[in-house]
Amino acid sequence: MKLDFKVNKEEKNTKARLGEIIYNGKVFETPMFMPVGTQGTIKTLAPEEVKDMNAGIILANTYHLWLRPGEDVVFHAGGLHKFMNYDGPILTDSGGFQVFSLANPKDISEEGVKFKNHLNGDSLFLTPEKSIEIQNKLDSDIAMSFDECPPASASYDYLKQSVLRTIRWAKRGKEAHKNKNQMLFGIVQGGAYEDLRKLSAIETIKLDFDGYSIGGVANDHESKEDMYKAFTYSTNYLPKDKLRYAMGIGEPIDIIEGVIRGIDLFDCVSPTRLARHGHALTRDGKINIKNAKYKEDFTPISKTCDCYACRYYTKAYIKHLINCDEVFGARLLSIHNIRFLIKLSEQIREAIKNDTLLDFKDEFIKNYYGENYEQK
RNA sequence: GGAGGGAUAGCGAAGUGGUCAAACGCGGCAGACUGUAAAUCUGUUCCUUCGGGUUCCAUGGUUCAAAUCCAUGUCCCUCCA
Repeated sequence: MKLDFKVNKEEKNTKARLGEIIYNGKVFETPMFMPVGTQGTIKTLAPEEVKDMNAGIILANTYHLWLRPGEDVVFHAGGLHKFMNYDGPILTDSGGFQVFSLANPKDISEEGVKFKNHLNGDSLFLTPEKSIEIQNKLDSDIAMSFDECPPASASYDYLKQSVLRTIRWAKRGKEAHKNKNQMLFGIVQGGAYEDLRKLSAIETIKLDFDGYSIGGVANDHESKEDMYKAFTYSTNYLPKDKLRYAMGIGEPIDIIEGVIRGIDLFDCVSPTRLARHGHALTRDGKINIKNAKYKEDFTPISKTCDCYACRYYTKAYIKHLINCDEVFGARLLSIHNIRFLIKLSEQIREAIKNDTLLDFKDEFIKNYYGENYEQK
């Protein structure tokens, strides 16, 4: 195993943990936000730029790399690190999320999931074994079990069957897992139901994974209340000495609430997608750089931000780039937004050290959402 | 001098008697986005006190009814001399 993890401190007033991941002699502190690079690249950014933002783990996706360029190409390249020139830790998602975004319930069977190739309509079949086999070849540092990620609107009965099947899939994937350098995480599902989350957690833990993910959150229009329940009901049963990862979570407040409930890792496409769509995250809330009011705003996105975009460029300039569909605009906003979430992680860790996480949360909410935010 | 074609909302461009305040695209204004089918998608874009009012180069006409038909004028384009 190339990657090691230990918890160094628990916050006094919450379940938040301060931990560290040791990887190739380097230490990466948790809680941590992990930028997403689905197709082996964090859209518009070079790996060096990502590292400059103090990023730790980054993500890539099994499904996408399976289709293009194919896991064998990556394997022959010497693994994903060499292929994409990123020497920090890499986590691969299993394709489980694509069960949610690309497949219908009727495409899901005990054996695996039938997908329609989103590029050309081909029929594809992904199984727990296949997902793990691909991830073994990609040679990421953390692989995910292949799970079903059901919609938030799924019924209790459906969720229960789905949880049980995801556990059976986890077992099959564990047995298929051959890469000794690679961690394998199990995934806890069960919607916002405490008994299902508990069942899912306990049965998945029995399989003894290297870490545990919380899946099925932030799907559809799930309420924040349900999301936070899912966090609590999952972490309540997870072992304290293993990494805990909330899959797909990236709204600043959701990261904070997740950390409070004992989660260590978060990932989300939102900083880069929002960037490409012209939005910037700031301490005072999300701004739309395309808005007319920024036309002659010659100040940086944030005066307190230390990112490359804020050091050298103004809102007016970035607005101009976005308005002209120039990729440099998307790059600058991506750099800013990722740095914002990484810096948020740094601030969260500082607050855990000082046992002031709840104060930090209140202060953050006041700045980001204003005084009228309804706390969950 | 002669022959033809054209003028439609910020721009481009459909529409050639009623269902037209007028398709569509661009531009503008705003919104959405949480393990990336997303550099995408949605709404809106004459004025309005939301009852209505005023439009399709201008003026006059035909008609119950005109962006659409007729006359004249203005401007633009192409070709011939």
